[in-house]
Amino acid sequence: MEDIQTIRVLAVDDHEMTTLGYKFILEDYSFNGYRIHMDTAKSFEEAETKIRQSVTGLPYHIFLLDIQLSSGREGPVKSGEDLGILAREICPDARVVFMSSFSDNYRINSIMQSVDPDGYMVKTEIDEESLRAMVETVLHNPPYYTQKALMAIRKKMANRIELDDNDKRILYHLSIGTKTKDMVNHISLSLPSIENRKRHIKSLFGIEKQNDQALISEARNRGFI
Amino acid sequence: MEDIQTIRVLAVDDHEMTTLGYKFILEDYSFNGYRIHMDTAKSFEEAETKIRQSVTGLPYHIFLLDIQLSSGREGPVKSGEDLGILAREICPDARVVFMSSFSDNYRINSIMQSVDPDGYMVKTEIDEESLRAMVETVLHNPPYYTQKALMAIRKKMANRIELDDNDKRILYHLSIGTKTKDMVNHISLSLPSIENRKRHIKSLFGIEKQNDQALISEARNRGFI
DNA sequence: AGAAAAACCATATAAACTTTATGGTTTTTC
DNA sequence: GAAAAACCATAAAGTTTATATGGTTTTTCT
Repeated sequence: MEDIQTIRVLAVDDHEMTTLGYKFILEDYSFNGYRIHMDTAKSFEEAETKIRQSVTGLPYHIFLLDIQLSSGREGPVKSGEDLGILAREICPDARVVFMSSFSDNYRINSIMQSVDPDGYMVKTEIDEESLRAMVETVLHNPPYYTQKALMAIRKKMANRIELDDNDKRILYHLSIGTKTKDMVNHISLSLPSIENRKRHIKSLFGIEKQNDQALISEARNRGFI
Repeated sequence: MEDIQTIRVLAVDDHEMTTLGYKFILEDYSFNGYRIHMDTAKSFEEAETKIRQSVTGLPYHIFLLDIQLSSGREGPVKSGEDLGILAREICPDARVVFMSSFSDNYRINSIMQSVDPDGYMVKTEIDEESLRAMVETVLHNPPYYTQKALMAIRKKMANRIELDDNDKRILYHLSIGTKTKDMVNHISLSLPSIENRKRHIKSLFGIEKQNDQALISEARNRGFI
């Protein structure tokens, strides 16, 4: 980010108060060598429009994206994650930062893979100081993760067990209460295979001969769900 | 870490100046509610002795470990990584922090899996302020990673390709210049298998029909080495 | 430039692992 | 305590991975 005078930020959150908070804090602060101009959007569609317009107009340097966006219209529900993917496509040079209420492993892992954001802030950890530190870091030396995000990331990194997509799907369905016998409708494996894999994962987790409750809690412990 | 008055730290580095630096900075600073007492060790053996003695005496709360330790005697070369594993075994409640010259992905990934340290500092990024911040964070809200460590971690997290241990070993040996035909001495696979795996990894990386140089650089890009 | 080494490729066979079908036992659930 | 679901075991089929072998291409060194 060369010697730009004004850093243009687009903050997207369906709670207007939130983006307003960001705006007041960041526009008022005098950063070293630049100042912030903040735009806001309240929905996926509004944000998409502004992002697309920015290509021919003034470009954004930073996107602050909430993950939960109320779906403005019918059709497939679009999340902040999709918005992040879109932003990466359209403005590959801009920084993408997630501002999320979630600090669960599954969400963070998924976003780290699909978007690889330059920052991830858990909302309960956001204050004036961390907001400013995030902007500085993200511009000059990304990434910036708040502590709770770091804890999820650490859990994932410390994990030496590798599960393939089918294993992860099984764990996910277990966690949302899908019955094993019904998983054949969601996963292209036979029932004995699924049973086998569950047994295998349990042994990887060191909880042989225990029930599914133990499997779920261990998977959660290890950051898979 | 309840209401302890003195936090006992053991710093291990074969450069005495380094541990002395830590000692002066941390013992002089007045933390909120505690002060630091620093012990130092210059070799694996000396550190091991002090760790084992601490069990029956005054326990350590934090270990600051260099990864490169000159091997004091013959026998298998022990690294700071081994020391970390040992510390975890003997003092499971203590914090383990690596102070490393390395910021390469392979080293960091390996340590994140084998020790899962509460902190990782790249030496070029250590100064008085970061040292103090590390102590505070590691005691109250681990983990603490410096920016370069974070960058390696981010790369790894963003990666969706999963390689098994043999694949990683092949990449590692490639990176240190081991000839493919000699890898059979380090990896329990036949030569054709190794060739096959290399081809397979290249296709995963999207660099089919290219040479080993391309493979190494792509593996480095993706955070495997 | 040319010989030697290493890398690379292709094929066939062997070995290891996964999936599946089937039929049974144990545990949960209501 | 009956029904449902989970769990287990075995054998056969299918798939993947490893290996042996022998060849071609590329790199390296002089």
